Amino acid sequence: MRTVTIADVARRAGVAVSTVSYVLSGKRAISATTTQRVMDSVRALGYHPNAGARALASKRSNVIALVLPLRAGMHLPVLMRFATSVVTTARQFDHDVLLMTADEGPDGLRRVAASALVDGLVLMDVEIHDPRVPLLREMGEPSVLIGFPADPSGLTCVDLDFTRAGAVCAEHLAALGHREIALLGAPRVVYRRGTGYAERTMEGFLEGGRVGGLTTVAWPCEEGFDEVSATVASLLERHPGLSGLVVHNEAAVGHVLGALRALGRRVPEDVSVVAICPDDVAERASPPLTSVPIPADDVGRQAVRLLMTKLEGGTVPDSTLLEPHVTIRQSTRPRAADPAPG
Amino acid sequence: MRTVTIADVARRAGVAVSTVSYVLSGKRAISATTTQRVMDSVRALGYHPNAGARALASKRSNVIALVLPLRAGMHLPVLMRFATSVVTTARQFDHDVLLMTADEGPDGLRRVAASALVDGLVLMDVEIHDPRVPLLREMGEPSVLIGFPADPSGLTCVDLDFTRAGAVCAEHLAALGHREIALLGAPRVVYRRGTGYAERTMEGFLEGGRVGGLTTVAWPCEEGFDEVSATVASLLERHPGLSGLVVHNEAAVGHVLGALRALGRRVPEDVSVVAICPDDVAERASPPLTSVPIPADDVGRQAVRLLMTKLEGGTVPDSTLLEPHVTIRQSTRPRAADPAPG
DNA sequence: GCGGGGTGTCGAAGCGCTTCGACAAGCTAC
DNA sequence: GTAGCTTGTCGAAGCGCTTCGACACCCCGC
Repeated sequence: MRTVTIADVARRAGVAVSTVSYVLSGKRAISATTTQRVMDSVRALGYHPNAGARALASKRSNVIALVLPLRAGMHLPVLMRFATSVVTTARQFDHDVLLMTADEGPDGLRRVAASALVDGLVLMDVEIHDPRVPLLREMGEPSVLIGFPADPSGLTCVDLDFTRAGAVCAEHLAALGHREIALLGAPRVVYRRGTGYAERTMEGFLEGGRVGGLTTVAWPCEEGFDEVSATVASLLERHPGLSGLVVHNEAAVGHVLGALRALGRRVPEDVSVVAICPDDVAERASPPLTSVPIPADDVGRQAVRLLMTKLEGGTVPDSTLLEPHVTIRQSTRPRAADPAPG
Repeated sequence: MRTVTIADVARRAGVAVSTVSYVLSGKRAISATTTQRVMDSVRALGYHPNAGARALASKRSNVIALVLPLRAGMHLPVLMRFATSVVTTARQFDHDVLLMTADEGPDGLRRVAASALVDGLVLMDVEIHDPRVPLLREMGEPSVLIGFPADPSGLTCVDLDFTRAGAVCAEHLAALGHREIALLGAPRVVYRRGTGYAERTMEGFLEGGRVGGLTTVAWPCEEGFDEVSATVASLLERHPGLSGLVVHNEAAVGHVLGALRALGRRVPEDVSVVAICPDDVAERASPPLTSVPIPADDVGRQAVRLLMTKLEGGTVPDSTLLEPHVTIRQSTRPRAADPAPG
């Protein structure tokens, strides 16, 4: 069973090869009757253009690369959601997605670009000082970054507006009447690495609290159960009036709840908890957590759309920030009235 | 900056284009000095073969497809681990990975195969009655399945040996002196769907318990906190002597622990718990769980190796089962002595 | 009735690579 | 010395597609 080529389609339809090509691409006007005959032929033969030949002749592979970092501490489910949303959106633009991991290093990017395997790149989880960024500028390959490097100028970056996310959490707690709130963030190493989103969340949280006239404090938070317990315990000890907690650390969320329970603080009766985390984590916690989810689908979709615009020669904004939203579940409630004095 | 072609490399090295090709592919003997000159030229020019041209001429794209299901209830982190292990292994064989999701349906498989976009397929999370399976047989495209359909004959399938996994859990508990144990499995719908691994785990568990002379019981388990609580409560009520629990349901694991706690049963003092789940889930639970992890890396690696063997014309076994292993953490311990009578 | 401006279609020239057959040169064995 | 191998290299023919320029043909206006 030889594979069907465009010549077979043309022969069967009684037209030239180029005519078939034009029918399929729409790049020249073709009469309705010819179009009809060609399309019938295509369907009858089950024709699919050979990707290699097409790429060779047109200089477009109709494939984009999705570059995953896979550094330690990445949250896999979110990554996966990004990935599927990127694939789905790319297919809507008639593109496929090549999956790359960072362990091939920058050479991998060079390779796929130089070999014309892909038309453009979507890079996930970009850091403040990301080694891929200078390479990207140098290669001049169309690309979109998910996350923000230190200097995004001349690049195209998409992400959740983490500054707003931090602020929105503080605002939610403020609106419920809480006066003293804390942020439990990522492990110290994440801040040291300069991951951007962690810092931005913290800034937004502190600023949001300040604007609302609240007392705020922000601590990093390691991920083991014992560390989390110790952190939570000393936090409550130093801030006895604390009644609102924002947790921006998926791995620690469960332990935080466990620690609070162990310390005799009920959620949400004694302490309201807001998490910045994927929905599945928030939903599986007990009680289910009020949270600001990371809109992985939107981010992925946006990233691909921007890339497609660039591939078609359009211009796009350097930076696209998505607005965060609070999903209210069962871990937050208005602050309990102060116990009557005396 | 025009892209570098094989002709440029040949000119600079003072040889014919075909010679460069043979140096790069190793398909004909080339003298050491010529090889040297060519490789110098390749490096000096930063040459990367054009993927499309290569695919067109050689009829091999050096790309494999990774087909994700994305059905509801899939555990994303494990999927992601499979995916990265597939990518890493594929690169070792000089192949790239095209990421496909099932929402394009079977046509997607047809498309990538017919367009020669990929040389072969790795399909994840195959079900007992998977619609992709007949299509696969029909297309005759080289492929490897992760998971087992009802009739794996003529296909190549890889997976964890779930029957053994269930048995191994029972054996571990038996070795610790437990006499009455239960399996909390997947939600009812998963069994109804005929997912294979769920049934096989259950069978292995029951058989393993039987061989060890234990009293065993296996229940499905829904995933919400309230359902889990109710299930655990009625399980303990009906089986007061129960001291060992196997949980094969990642989403429910946390809730099971919460429910036991709420019922005043300590883990592991009163009840030993073994989970069949990814390591990250087991590690994040409190206490960290003794578990049988799903060796996603191994499975992914095996799948790609098998596919590569097939692509090179080799023959491979229809079925490859990976041996499960118990990772001991803090949720299991020898059964407490029966309280002294009277 | 004829020039001019669409329309619709065709043929052919590549795109950059692999691979086949040919062949020159250097061996070996007698 | 020569027949018969190897070994190393080359030229050319595609692979299946896109795209450019050419060219009929038809309809319009004058």
